[in-house]
Amino acid sequence: MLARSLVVESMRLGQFMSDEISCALHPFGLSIQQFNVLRILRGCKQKPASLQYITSRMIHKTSNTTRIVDRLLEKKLVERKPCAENRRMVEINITKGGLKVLTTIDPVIDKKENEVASRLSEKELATLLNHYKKLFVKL
Amino acid sequence: MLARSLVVESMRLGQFMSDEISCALHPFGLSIQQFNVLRILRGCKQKPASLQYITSRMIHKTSNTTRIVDRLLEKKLVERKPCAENRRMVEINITKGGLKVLTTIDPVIDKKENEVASRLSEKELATLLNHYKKLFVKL
DNA sequence: ACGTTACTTTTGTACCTACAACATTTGTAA
DNA sequence: TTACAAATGTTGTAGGTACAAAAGTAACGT
Repeated sequence: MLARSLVVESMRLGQFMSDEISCALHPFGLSIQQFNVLRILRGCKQKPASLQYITSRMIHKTSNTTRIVDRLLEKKLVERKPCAENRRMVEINITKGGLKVLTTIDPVIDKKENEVASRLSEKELATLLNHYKKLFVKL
Repeated sequence: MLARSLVVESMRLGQFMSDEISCALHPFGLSIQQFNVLRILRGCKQKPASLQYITSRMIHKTSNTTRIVDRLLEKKLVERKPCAENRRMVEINITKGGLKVLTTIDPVIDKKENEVASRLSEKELATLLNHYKKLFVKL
């Protein structure tokens, strides 16, 4: 039955991709989620990010960003300080150390991504991503 | 960059599928992994399964099947007993209660699966699954 | 029989996900 | 102003994932 295969194989593929990236990240002592948060923060170009903003950009929307940031704090890869204008919020910035770590990791991840993607042609890739888009429609 | 999109969107899609199924399962108090184990056991048709066999058929290979089975035991949906021929092994069976629960859930999951799959044509589905197969090749 | 190696499951730990409850602060409307 | 609702983060808990180590059992060569 194709419908079941679609669901099961999509989950399997997602898991496969996670495993590939997690494995590449392992030597650096970062989880895939921690890495993701660091990359989001780098994308902010100096401007501090709120927890809310970070969460909105993560793959697992219900993940607990507070605690992921806690672990990055321990490693001194990010800084957290209360926001002056709105005291409910916190401002989170990537540190110089965090940027340095990302610079080291970038080529490793790029390589891994390209390696996986090279199993499909450009055209197949485009078709696949297009199919994904159709599947993502919320009920 | 297409390679990165492939990786990220595949993870997102896998998450999306998991969420859809988890959500459908929620009213029955089962996690997606617990449900998965129950279905694997049903597929065994009376013949008891070892933990090893169950693990080999799960999506998350490194998941801890012992503890997932523990939770199904608490709900009396499976039975566990030592294996006489090989005392390292345990034999796990689905109970009548477990089968009954599955019968109740089946149509709900089928419906959800078909609903998602209906967003693609038969042909698109076949193409997609074919692309998956190419991506899964281990390095 | 003995020691070694492999097999099978269990246990331990750190981290993550999912969901809910809570605290604090801000906005708003009577 | 006062009360109530919304926004933002933090904390708590159950269950899972990933990895490693331990424990018991079996198989095998000598």
